[in-house]
Amino acid sequence: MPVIRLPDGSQRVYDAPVTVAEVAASIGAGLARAALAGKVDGQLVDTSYRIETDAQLAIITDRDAAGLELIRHSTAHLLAYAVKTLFPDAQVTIGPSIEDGFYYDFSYKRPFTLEDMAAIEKRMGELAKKDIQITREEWDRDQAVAFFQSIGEQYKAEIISAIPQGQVISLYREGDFIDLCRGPHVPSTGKLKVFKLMKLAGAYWRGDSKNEMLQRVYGTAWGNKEDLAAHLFRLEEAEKRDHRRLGKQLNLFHLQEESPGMVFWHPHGWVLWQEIEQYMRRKFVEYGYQEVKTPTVMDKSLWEKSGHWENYREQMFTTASENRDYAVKPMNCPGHVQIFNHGLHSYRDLPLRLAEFGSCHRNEPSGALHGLMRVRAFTQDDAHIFCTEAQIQSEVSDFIRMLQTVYADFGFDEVLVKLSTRPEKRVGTDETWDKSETGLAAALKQNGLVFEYQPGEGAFYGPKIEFTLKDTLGRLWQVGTIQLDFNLPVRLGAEFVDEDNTRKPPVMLHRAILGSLERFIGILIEHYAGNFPVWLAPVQVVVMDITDAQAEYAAQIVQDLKKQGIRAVSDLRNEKITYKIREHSMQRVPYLIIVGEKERQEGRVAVRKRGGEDLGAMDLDAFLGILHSGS
RNA sequence: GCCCAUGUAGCUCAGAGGUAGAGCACUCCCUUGGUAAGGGAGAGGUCGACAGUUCGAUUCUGUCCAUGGGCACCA
Repeated sequence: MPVIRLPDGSQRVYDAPVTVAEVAASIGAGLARAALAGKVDGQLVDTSYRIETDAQLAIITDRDAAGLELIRHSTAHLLAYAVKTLFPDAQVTIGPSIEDGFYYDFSYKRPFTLEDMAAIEKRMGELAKKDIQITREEWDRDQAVAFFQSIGEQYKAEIISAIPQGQVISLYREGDFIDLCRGPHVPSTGKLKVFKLMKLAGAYWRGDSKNEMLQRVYGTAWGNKEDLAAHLFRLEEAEKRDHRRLGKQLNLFHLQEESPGMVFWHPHGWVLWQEIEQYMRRKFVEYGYQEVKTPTVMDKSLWEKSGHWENYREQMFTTASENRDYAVKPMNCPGHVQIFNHGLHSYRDLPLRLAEFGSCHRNEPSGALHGLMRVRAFTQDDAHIFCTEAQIQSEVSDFIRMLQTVYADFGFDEVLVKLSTRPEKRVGTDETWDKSETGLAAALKQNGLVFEYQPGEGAFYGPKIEFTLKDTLGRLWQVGTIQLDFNLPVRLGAEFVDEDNTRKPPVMLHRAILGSLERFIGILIEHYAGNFPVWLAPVQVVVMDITDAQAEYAAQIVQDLKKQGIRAVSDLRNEKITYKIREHSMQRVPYLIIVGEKERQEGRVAVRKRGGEDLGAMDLDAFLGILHSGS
């Protein structure tokens, strides 16, 4: 006599065990149709699941996040089903749901083509229309292994073999397709109505580059057509603000074949860069850093000492001269230690904060390069703080304050924080690790930051905090970091004289706020969709005349604005005003000034704000007031 | 690095085994026009690079390079 409690608090009594589907049907025909799964005492189950005892039950439909995920997961299976009907000798592997969709990895004798993909999608539609029942079966592990081996599904057999012997495993059957799966799944293929295959890609079996490369088919799936359309629209919008596209349109930078992964900054892009760099330079001063500059090329032996040669030799650019081997610096820290080592330091000198807009080169694998986001030559807002263990917490705390003001000034209001703690393989004593991990956590709490622990994810030389920004599209970008290092100062012989007159290695904090400036600018371009705030805009004001009669006046306005430090240019071309406005609007210039005969005679300017808002005519001082108010 | 796709004018893109095309941008001329494209003319290309097949290759084949989407990697 199970008593079923529903989410609205109501109870239903059944005189025999019931399935989730039966409960849904007893509530209403509409719900029975919509039911995709059930949540029984917090656990997701198929609609065929039989409830034997009193339980809390929620019927899952496509309106629940869990329901949507279920649809995606089941659509992945539908994909595999379709592939098996079209290509019987393709082998299936795994097919999970992912954000916005799903994928399935196959092994097949030849690559799938775009035509294959279209055929697969069509077949999926046909199979969905047939509304084929999806049923769950429980098998003995060994029998399942034998079964999958017998039908030539080596990968499935391998997956099941990894499950402990004796354990019952579940298989899902739809038509003559049967697949290993934990489930749950939607009750029939007819529940899968809105999906679209998106792309073909390669993916290593079990994510290991030593293994065979499988063929991954990506798809998206939704509860209704509107949601799919909205998703596709979002993808288009994201594409419109792609930094590579905007970089071209706004003439900010370019990349070319001869120097893959290295950026040619154009004048407008370089203005953006300089504004950011100068801003960070002011922050460095404000927070007690001293700026330095270290060589790009240093003897290989230094990199051997630091340990980089051993670990990253393949990804370092090298050069040679007169029988000496050099490496192009992939990081700034060894250089900063050289500066620290130059002269003997007292504990009174600590903390010593050395900052550098360090230009680094890393020979990234060709397949990793991606616009400004992953490059081979980049510049970091890098700094290293040499301090004592006792100073860690306050240094980290100061750093966090600095970082928060920077992110806010760049228009990011959401920052996610993760604290990575000691890994298995590490240097330093447990006592030191205890101290540094609690120091980092305390500094985070001190600044009111909520954070997540990532146990075991710290570097071998020390724990670290990672800061991730969320942009206007909700995408996440890990940018800032602060890492404790007990290793490098020892390796490179850094020491200070402590109060008790003994020599000790300092603790080194590696920290960056923006990370790679190239990448950060890429993020900014996408975050703002090219509509930079006035302080960053490469051109802040364009002054245009209506006819030649105002050319001199317009030129004078530009001169006056430039004197005030405003990045202003004139557009005196013999074109209609609408034409000029359109062109500069597309260049996302924050303010357009239009001067006609009326403005010239009154000594005023007509101001049009980015977006089309007409601010009317005013005198130049009033306009400067608007500019400086920072809007 | 691996898989797949792509590479044609400054940009966005058509095109076909027989010496290459559009729109925008550019130059010149006309137009002096009040808040997102006025009109006309002109110039512009070793069709990513190198081999091969062919009477003939930008087109077909191969190799390489780069880019894009993934995977792996990211001190």
